Amino acid sequence: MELSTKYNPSEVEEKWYAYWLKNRCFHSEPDNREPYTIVIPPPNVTGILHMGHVLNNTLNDVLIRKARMDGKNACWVPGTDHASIATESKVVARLKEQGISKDDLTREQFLEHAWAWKEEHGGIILEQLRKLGASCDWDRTRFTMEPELSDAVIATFCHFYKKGWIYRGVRMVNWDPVALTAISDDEVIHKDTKSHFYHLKYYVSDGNGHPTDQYLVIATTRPETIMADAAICVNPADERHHWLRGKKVLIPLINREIPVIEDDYVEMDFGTGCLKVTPAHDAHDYEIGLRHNLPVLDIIDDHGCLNEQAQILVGEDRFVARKKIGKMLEESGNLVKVEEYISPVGYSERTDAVIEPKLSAQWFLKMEDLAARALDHVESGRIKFIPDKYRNTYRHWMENVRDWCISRQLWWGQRIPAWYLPDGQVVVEETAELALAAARKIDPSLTAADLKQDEDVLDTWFSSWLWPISVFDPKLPGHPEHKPNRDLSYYYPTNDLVTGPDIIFFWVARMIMAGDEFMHDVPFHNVYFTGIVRDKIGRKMSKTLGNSPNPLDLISKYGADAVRLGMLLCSSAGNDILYDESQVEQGRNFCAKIWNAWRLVSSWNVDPEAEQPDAARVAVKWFDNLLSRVIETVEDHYGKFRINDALMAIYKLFWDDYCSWFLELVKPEFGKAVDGRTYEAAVLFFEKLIKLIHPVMPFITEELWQAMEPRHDGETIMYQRTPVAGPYDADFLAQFEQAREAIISIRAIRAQKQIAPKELLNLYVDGELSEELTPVIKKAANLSYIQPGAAEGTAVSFLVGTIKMSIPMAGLVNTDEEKAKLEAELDHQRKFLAGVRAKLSNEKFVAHAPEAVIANERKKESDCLTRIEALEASLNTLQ
RNA sequence: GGAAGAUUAGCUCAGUUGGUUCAGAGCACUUGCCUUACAAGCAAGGGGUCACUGGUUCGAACCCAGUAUCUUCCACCA
Repeated sequence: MELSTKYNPSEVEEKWYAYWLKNRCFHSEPDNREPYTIVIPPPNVTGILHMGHVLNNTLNDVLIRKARMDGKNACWVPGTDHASIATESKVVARLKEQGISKDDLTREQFLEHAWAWKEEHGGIILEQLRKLGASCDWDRTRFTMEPELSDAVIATFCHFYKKGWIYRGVRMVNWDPVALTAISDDEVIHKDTKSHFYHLKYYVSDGNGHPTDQYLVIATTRPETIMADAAICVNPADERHHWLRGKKVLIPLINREIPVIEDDYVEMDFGTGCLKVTPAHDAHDYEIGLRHNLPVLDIIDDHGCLNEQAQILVGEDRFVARKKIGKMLEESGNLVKVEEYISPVGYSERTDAVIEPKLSAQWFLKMEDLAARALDHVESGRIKFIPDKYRNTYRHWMENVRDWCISRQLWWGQRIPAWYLPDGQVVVEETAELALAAARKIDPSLTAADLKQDEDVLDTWFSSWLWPISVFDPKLPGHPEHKPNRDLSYYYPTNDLVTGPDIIFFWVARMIMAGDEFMHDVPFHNVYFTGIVRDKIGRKMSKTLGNSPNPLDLISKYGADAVRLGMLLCSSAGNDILYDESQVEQGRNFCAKIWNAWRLVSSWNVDPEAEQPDAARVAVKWFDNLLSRVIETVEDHYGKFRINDALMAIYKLFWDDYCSWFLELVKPEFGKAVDGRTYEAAVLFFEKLIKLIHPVMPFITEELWQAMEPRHDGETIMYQRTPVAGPYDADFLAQFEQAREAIISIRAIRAQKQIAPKELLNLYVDGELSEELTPVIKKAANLSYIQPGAAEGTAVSFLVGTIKMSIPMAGLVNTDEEKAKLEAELDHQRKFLAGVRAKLSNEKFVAHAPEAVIANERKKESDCLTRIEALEASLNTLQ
C-alpha cells in the first residue's frame, strides 16, 4: 500500500477514533481475565479541557492502553463531577448577566436553570478527551449528580449519621461572603497579606459608662469589629496590666462597657499584650468567649457587610468600614498609631474572597477513626504513592485532621436528608417518606407539611469520595450490608489513580476512607501524582497571563499523538512540568520519523531468492538482541511508573537504533532488491516497535498497523500483545558497541580530512575485534577491506577500547598535527595510569575494597598499559 | 512559625540504596552535508569544580553536619 509522503494527523485521528468506537474497542465487561481498572478523576461537568487535563489523561490512557496490550481486561471509567460551588457560581453569574438574581428564584427554579446549564455545557470536556485519543469505556460514563449516584451520597450521609459520626453544630466556620456558603478548612488558602495594625485606646470606665482618663491600648488588624468586642483580655502573668483587674473599659465610638479578663492564650510580647476579644468574628476569640462566658455579638452579615448590631457604619462592606472607622477613631482621639503589617489572611479557594470566620450551624463528619484507618493503608504500603514523598504530606494531614464540615449553603448538589420537626428535633432518613415515618414515631400527629428539610447541600467531595465504588455499584455506599454487584466485585479495587497532588486531601485521602468504610479495602493500589503544568519559565498557567495554550488548537496543529508525546517528554513523576511548544514539535517530528521509516521499508522490492548480505545478517541479529534488552528496560520503567523514561527508551530505540543504524545497515543498494529474510526481519521489528509505541501514540501506530494489510487482517493494534523480551547476548551487544565506536571514529576522520563518504578507505586492526562484525564496519564506514595489523606508512590511528586501528592516508596526514594529538592522548593515559596505580598501591584500599573493585582497577591498569603501548607505537610510526 | 523536597551541561531532568575506563539523556548549540525514507532530516562535534563549607571513608554527585538559594505543603499570634 502506497503511503502519502506526509503524515496527516487530523484525518487519521478522526478515522481511527470512529473505528474504535464503532468496534467498541474501549468497552469492558467482567470476564475471567485479570482486570485493570482506572477511574477518571472526574473533571467539572461544565469545565473545558486545559493542559493539566491533557497531562493527566494522557498518562491514564498510556497506562490503560499498556494494560490492554498486556492482555488484561482494561476498563477506564469516565465521568464528570457536579462541582457544587464552581458550577453554582457560574450559573449565578450567567443569571446575573440576564438580569436575574438568585434571591428572586425559588430553589426549584434555580435548579432548572442549573440543569439547563449542565445540559448545555456538560460533557463538552468528555468530547474533548476523545480528541486526545482517550480510550475510556464511554458506555460507563457517570455523573456525580445523576440519580443513582446521588442516592448513594444520601445513603452515605444516613449511614454515618446513624453511626453517630455526623453531627450538626454551631461552630466557627470559614464563610465565603461571595459564594455565600461555608467552606471546609481545606478550601481556605492562607496568603500573607499587607494590612495595617491599628493601635487603639480603650478608656477605663468610671462605672457609669463614662470614660476616666486612664486607658489601655490594644492592637488589631480589624478595627471594624470593635463594636462586637465582648472583653479585653490580658495574660494573668503580665504585671503591666494588673492594675486593670476587675475594671471595665469602653469600646471607642459606641462607648459600650466591656470587662477586662485574663487568659493564658494572650501572648505578653505580641502587640501591646492586650487582646480585644470578638467571639463572633474570630475562632480563637470564640474559644476564649466560651471559657469566660462572654456574649456573642455578630455584627457582620452573610455578604460581609456590617449589620444593625454594629450601630455604626451599618450596611458598609467590611473593608470600606475598616477604612472609615480608622478615620473616625483618629477624629475621636482613640487612634494611637497605625503600623504597616503583613499577616496571613484566609482566602476562598473558589472565589478568592477573604474568608470571614463566622458562627453558624453546620453539619460535620467525625474524622478521627476514618483518618486513622486511611493512614494505615498508606503507612502499611497497601497503597503506594508515587513519588513516595507525598506519604509525609499525607501522614501529617491525617494526624492533624479536624472534623469535616460537609454542609454548603448552596442549591446545586445533594440536599442534606435531614428533616426538622416543628419542635426543632431532627430526623435523618434517605427519603421524605421514611423521614415522615420516623417523625411519626416521635409524634404520631405529624404530617408531611410539618417537616422541613434542611436547606443545605453536601460538599462536592462528599460525593466524589465514593467515585471508585459508586461508578460500579451505586447501591453499596451507605448500605454496607448490600452485596457488591458483579462489576464492583470484579473491578474493585481499581489499580492506579493518576491525579494532581493538590487534591491529595480533598479527594485521594477521602476515597481511601470511603473505600475502607464500605469495601473494607483500598480503592486503588498506586497513586501517581503528576506535577502542575507550568509555562516554560515556570509560571502557573492561567487565563489572565494568557500563557495557557488551548489543547485543541495544539491537537489540530500538530496532531494528538504529538501533543501526547510532547506532554510526556517533560513529565517526570511529581515534578512540576515546564511545558513548551517545542516539545510538541518534537512529538510531531517523531511521528514524521515513524511515518518515513515505514515508507522506506514498504518501498523496498523484495527478492525472496536473494542471498542475505553479511552486514544485514549481523544487523538483524544485533537489533533482535537489542530489542529484547530495551523491552526489558521499558517494562522495568513502567513497573516503577517512570513513564517518561520508558518513553525515552522506546524513542531512542526507534530513532537511533532502528532508523539510524539498523535500516542504514540493511538498506539495499539503489535499484537493488532486498533479500527476503532481511525484509521479514525489518517488518517484524517495525511491528514490534509500533506496538511498543502504541500506548503513547495510538493514532499513527494504528494507521500504520492497518496499512500493513494483509498481514493484520483488519485487526486493531489496540489488542495486540506487548512484545516480550527474549534472552539476549550481552557480550554480542557489547561487541557491536565496539564496532559502532569504530565506525563513528572513521566517520569523524572523514569529516576532519574532508574525505567524501563515498570514497573507499582501508582499515588495519591491531587487537581483538570480533570477526563477525567486520562486515558491519565495512558497510557502515564504507571500507574496501579490513586487515589485521598496523597500517604501514603515514596513517591516522585511533583506539577503540584497547584495540588500535589505523587508516593509511598518504598525503593527507599532517604529521605534526597527528603527533600532537597522539601525545595529548598519551599524556592523558599516563596520568590516568598514575591515578590507578596510586589507588592500587594504597594498602588500605587493597585491604578494604571488595575483590571485584580491585580486580577492576587491575584491569584498568592493564588496559591502560595496552593503550599506552599502542599510542607509543603509533608515534614511532609517524617519526 | 513548622514540615517536606530540591540545587548535576544553556534548558528540562536521569543517576536504583558509596566502587564497571576522568559524570548520562533529551532538547538547544557548533560544523559539514539538499546522500534516491525523512532538512520536521543525516553525519560529526563542543559543553558540567555534581550549590557552598566541613566531616565520615581506601574511595562521595550519592552518607553526615552546617550555610545559601528555590519550591511546595501545613499553620487563625490579635
